[in-house]
Amino acid sequence: MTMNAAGGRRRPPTIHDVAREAGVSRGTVSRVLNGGHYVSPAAQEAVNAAIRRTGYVVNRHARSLITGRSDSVGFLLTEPQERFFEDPNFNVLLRGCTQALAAHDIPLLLMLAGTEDERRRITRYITAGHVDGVLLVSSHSGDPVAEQLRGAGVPLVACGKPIGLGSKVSYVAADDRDGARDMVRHLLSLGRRRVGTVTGPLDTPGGVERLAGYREVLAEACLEFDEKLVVPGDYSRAGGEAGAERLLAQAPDLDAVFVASDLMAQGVLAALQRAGRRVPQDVAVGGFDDSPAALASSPELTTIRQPWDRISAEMVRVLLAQIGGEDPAAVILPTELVKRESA
Amino acid sequence: MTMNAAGGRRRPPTIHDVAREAGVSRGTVSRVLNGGHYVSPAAQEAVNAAIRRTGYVVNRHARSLITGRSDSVGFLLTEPQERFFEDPNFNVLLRGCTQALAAHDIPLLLMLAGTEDERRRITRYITAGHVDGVLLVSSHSGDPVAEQLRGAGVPLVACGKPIGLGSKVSYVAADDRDGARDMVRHLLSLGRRRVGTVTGPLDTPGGVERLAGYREVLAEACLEFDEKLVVPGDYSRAGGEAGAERLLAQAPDLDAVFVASDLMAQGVLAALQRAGRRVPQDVAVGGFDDSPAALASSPELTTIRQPWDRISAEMVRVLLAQIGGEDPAAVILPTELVKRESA
DNA sequence: TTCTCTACTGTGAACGCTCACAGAACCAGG
DNA sequence: CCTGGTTCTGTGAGCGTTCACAGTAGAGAA
Repeated sequence: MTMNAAGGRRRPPTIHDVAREAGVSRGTVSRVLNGGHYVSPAAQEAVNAAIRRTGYVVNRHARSLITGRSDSVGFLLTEPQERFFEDPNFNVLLRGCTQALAAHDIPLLLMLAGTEDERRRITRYITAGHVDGVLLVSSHSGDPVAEQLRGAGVPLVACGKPIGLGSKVSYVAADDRDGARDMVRHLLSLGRRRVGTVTGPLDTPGGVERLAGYREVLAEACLEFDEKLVVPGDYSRAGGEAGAERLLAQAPDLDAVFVASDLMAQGVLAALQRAGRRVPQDVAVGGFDDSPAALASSPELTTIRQPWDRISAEMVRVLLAQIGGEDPAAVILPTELVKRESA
Repeated sequence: MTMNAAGGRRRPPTIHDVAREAGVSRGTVSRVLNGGHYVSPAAQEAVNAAIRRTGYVVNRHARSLITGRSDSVGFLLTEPQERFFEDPNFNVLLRGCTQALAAHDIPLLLMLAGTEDERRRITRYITAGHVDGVLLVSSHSGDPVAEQLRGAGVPLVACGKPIGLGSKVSYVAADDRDGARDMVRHLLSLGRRRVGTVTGPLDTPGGVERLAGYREVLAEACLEFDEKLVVPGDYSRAGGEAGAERLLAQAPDLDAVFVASDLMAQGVLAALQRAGRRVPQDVAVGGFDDSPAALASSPELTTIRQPWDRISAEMVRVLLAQIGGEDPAAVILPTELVKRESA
């Protein structure tokens, strides 16, 4: 059986071959292929057997030509690239999406649109209908690609809330604000009262939300809000280091720092140690992301885990629903406090 | 101009529309689209103008249906997954391939085949002609997928030399053996004479070659070969730590270690420091890969840089050549010694 | 019986493109 | 004048599917 399939590069069997083999018509085979409604059990069985015998696989190009769908989705990166590929979260996301889609037998097209030129080319490719929908990964706001795709009616799901964009775009995000609240509450529960923060970039939703959570908990605890305890960061290790130095200079009495990313937290740890502060005895440090960096640093970082596996699964689910005609939706997933040594 | 393209989700223009707009026939438009041979300059110009005006983009499904080619290639991972996505080299590779293909306007399909089940499904998908060729990333030997694809006549390029597979498969690899030689020679040039090694997994080509290079240089230097100086590793940090402990136990007089990966080298550094050995004063350590880990560890790792950017570019070049009908080819690229603090 | 309804099946026509072929126009050589 | 070549152009066919429609058969109701 399946001799020709295993053998050389013969012309692959078509639906005609299957129909002949099964003693039915093309139409019946096609119906079996598409859910098997209005097909007698006998025909069903005959067709399945014929498919197995011939090693038939449907020609997606022919199918796409008539249905107008491509049965594939794009995974679009609209950043200067380096950034994401170095981000472990990104990898989890990519892997998760690929797997979730594979479960539906849908291939994922990886698209990089770092430069303006590439963005144009890819927008064209997508709007021409070569993918049924797009998973968009772009941290920064005001992404022109998202707007264009949205305008062209392409089903779209963003990772993280796109700020500055109309509300009509689907997204899946972790509950950054709540995660930040959890962490700051945890720091307060340790008896700390001078809690500083190194924020994320404030043109990203994550940066904004995490800062908001920090402020809320301080207000909740009736602690006076001190501008000196807030310094901006950029999610990089070096940014964390610089931020910590500024904090130490502005507020030498601080006894805890909430850092908006683990990578920055690594920098903060380095700066604190250089300044002779012990962690967590003198200063408690809380990170965000639960990236490998959290385990690699010493002391190991207390941090907030984002549910990346669930995020990817939800992105795919929402996208497929949207392709199926449903309305855009926003999904917010809970985070989790991971206690380790640093706080 | 391009009002309909920018506007709603209208039915996209076809080659007919372009032909009508340009006042020529479908055939002429098609010829322009495919290289413009046997087309008068006047017609050429008219068609190009019409394409611009209508915002026409060729329907690849229709084209693929008749040409039998898909104008896309697969990037296939046949590992238990985690491994690669955590490997920074892998990211560089994926990015490089995507970009090199994008230059040819060829989309990349990312395929994960971790389980036996997925492997079957994906093999089927590929052999059915849904991609024109495959970039294969799989470190371990005897990959059944590679053999099957090769047997089905699918153009294939592996990353790293596939061991145990017939010679008829193309691959692109860094010169592991030569890199190992460079590193060990460097260690000897520092005056070290008891050079140990933590190898990679010996069912991977990299592991085998790097060990071979190590042995060659020792022989070359007329140093007696000591089994106690060789311990197996698995490319993981924990493996490096365990390896270093075994080395210290078996050969406490060692003064240098060649570690087959940077990640393992991190573990080696930790174990050495725990044992009270100073690096590089007491023991010099050389890594392999020049991954971010090399810079993140302290002291910074002296290591061997693999030319990942060139590897990806070559993989794509060889694959496209093979799709174009050329014979399989093997490409070996030189590595580079990067001197830092650890040796 | 006859009529209707349901479950199932087969058949032409698309889908948008490329390919092979036939023909037109032009030039050159006999 | 015809013949033979180039260079260019239009046309029908067909790639492998799905979809709409037109059947057919059998069951149940009138």
